[in-house]
Amino acid sequence: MTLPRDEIDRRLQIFMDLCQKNGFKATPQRLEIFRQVAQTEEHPDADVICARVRKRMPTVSLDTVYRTLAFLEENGLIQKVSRVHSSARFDANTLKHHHFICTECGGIWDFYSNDLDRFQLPTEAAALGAVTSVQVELRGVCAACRAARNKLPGKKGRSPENRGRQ
Amino acid sequence: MTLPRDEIDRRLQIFMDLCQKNGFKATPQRLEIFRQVAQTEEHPDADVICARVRKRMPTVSLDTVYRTLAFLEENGLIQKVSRVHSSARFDANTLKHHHFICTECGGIWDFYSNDLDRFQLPTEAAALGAVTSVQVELRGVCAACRAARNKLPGKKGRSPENRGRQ
DNA sequence: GTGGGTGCAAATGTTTTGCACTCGG
DNA sequence: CCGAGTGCAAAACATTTGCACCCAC
Repeated sequence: MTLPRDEIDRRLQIFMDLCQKNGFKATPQRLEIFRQVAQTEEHPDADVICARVRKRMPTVSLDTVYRTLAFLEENGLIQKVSRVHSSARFDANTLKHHHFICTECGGIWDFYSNDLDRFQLPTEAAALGAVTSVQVELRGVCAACRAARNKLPGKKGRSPENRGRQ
Repeated sequence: MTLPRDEIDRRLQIFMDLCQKNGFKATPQRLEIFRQVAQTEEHPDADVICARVRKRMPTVSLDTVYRTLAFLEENGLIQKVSRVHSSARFDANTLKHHHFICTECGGIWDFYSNDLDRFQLPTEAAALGAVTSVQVELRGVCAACRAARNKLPGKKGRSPENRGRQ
């Protein structure tokens, strides 16, 4: 369940470097929260992380965990799994298809690929369990947002929250 | 923005068939809610769907929308995009990797595939925007849950909420 | 009349925010 | 001091639930 020591150390080193280079404080809370995420392959949620951190630092508050996770994500040390938007988005396309998700405006587009649908999964993946669906998620900046960026440097595209409303 | 008429009709027909075959009621609310999801490629959220439905049926409540979406999802007519769990899960693995998600226990496993990482995206997808990440999500039932299913038929695996806790 | 479906309001669970405090430079 | 980071409590959301009502069979 726990990763090899040297991999954990490698990750912690990246964290320390990040803080040093950017003048962020490597506080005990941040360090412990990152350690908890970095040392497991379980993909825990904020609540679980908080519980584990509290074993060593009982006074840490859940919102510090949230703030630290956001901080770590902004700086590319961790990623949220399978969660792009605050609210669930629905799709009535029952054909086999995949998604392009714009990280700027939150828009979602379908695309198709016979090659992907035919793709032979690595044995490693197939061994994990009985796969019922294979879905590719591309993240990036959509054409419209890229155009908007170039026109109005500094300005951002429509927010995810507004995309597709009304 | 709106799909071709015959595709919408095809989807609505599937909805009607489902209701007829299973004795579900194709109430005006359900029909209108499904129509709103079925006629767009925008992947709206519950709130947006509710707003659109209310243009024609102002008395429909948000929770009916939620219940109907859950009903449609259970019956395979629609899918949630990019949202597996109630809470966000975090991942400190910064190597290029993909996820296997167990729909039974909520567990998430990483796997790697050089072939996938090298995969040439279809031009259709590449045209949507500047892709910064390609991530494959497999859904299925993990080995442990499958074993548990066989041992205790009727019983389910650990719930997503408990997986990875403590 | 019975039960599935609905609407309302209240509850729940997750995440965010406002504000006062603290601690190291 | 000063400001980044923290803890607490309250707020803000998204989603779910309890309950009464209603309508079609």
